[in-house]
Amino acid sequence: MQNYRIFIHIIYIMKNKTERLHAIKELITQQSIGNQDELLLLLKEKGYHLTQATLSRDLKQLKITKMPNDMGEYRYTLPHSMYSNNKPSETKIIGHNSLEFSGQLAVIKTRSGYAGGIAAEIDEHASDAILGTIAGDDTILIIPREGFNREEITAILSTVIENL
Amino acid sequence: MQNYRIFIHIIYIMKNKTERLHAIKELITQQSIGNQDELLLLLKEKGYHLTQATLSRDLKQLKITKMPNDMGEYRYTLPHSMYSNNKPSETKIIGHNSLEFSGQLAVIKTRSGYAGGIAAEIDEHASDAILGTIAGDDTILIIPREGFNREEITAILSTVIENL
DNA sequence: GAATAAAATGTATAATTTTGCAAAATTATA
DNA sequence: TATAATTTTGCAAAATTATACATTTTATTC
Repeated sequence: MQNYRIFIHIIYIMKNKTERLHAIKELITQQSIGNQDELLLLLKEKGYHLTQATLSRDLKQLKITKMPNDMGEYRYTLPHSMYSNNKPSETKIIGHNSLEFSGQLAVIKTRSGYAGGIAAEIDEHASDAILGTIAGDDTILIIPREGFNREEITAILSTVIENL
Repeated sequence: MQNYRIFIHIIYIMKNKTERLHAIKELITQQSIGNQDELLLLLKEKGYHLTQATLSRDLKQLKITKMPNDMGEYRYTLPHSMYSNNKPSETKIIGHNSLEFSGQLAVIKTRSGYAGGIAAEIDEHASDAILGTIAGDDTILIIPREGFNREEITAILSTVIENL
């Protein structure tokens, strides 16, 4: 009887829809999934219990679609795959400066007057990943090159800034 | 008998697959299409005779997918429609300056100190295609207007810069 | 806490899309 | 040309996905 109650509880925790949507996104990006039954199975393994109908509605809400890849197979993919690898942005502190992303762009906030100097350093030491920077007084706009994701950009900028 | 030969000729002209793929793309962008039968009908009106099976294969080749729009309806759309016309970005050299794209934005690197001047020229002579510019010391951020693709922006900027 | 409204889900089924296979059309080659 | 190789297509059926409707769950209001 006790076990039964615990079981119910676990189901309850897992059943949260938002969480499930997250799990779906994650599976879509990590695995190569060709149809909803396949995805359904993976979700079952992760403890989500739902039917194909619900999954169809979830995918609709997430705007996830079945797209042909270059090998002529249909695969589910997130919309605008260009930035799909990117986690939602969090502010990262590097020394006296903060770094945060928005869409394809990154912004660094510095102490007043420092933006120009730091931007120059970035231009000089990170030009393979950074297409260009524009500095105000305490703000630097960073335009990354295409093909670099947030993680990579963060790593490069951290190194540059820490070596000042 | 003569009529018969003409008829054959017309069919031949229309049946070209490449042309049909073009027509499909065009219809997809211009109209709001929710399923293949609908699209099939429009194609028939334009003189293309094919079955739904062939259409399915055409859409696969074009990587056109059925996507939910914001009103919760499924509509066929071109892949990443915003940038779909755009080739991957390469650096282009124009005089002493370089031009490269990242996502919706373009960046021009100039000789040190020239960014402001060149940006002013761009603002003055390319305002139909360029929404705005922001210049640092040697970097100009270009924000193109919507509806212009990279090729067009490149052409316009080249002209402006070469005429300095 | 009961009543009511709103949201989420399952079931069953309809709607839609994809595909194996064979035939037709097109292109390349001897 | 004729023939072989390749590509495209239609047909029919299988596979997949979306949805109407009923039910359950969750949130809200009194």
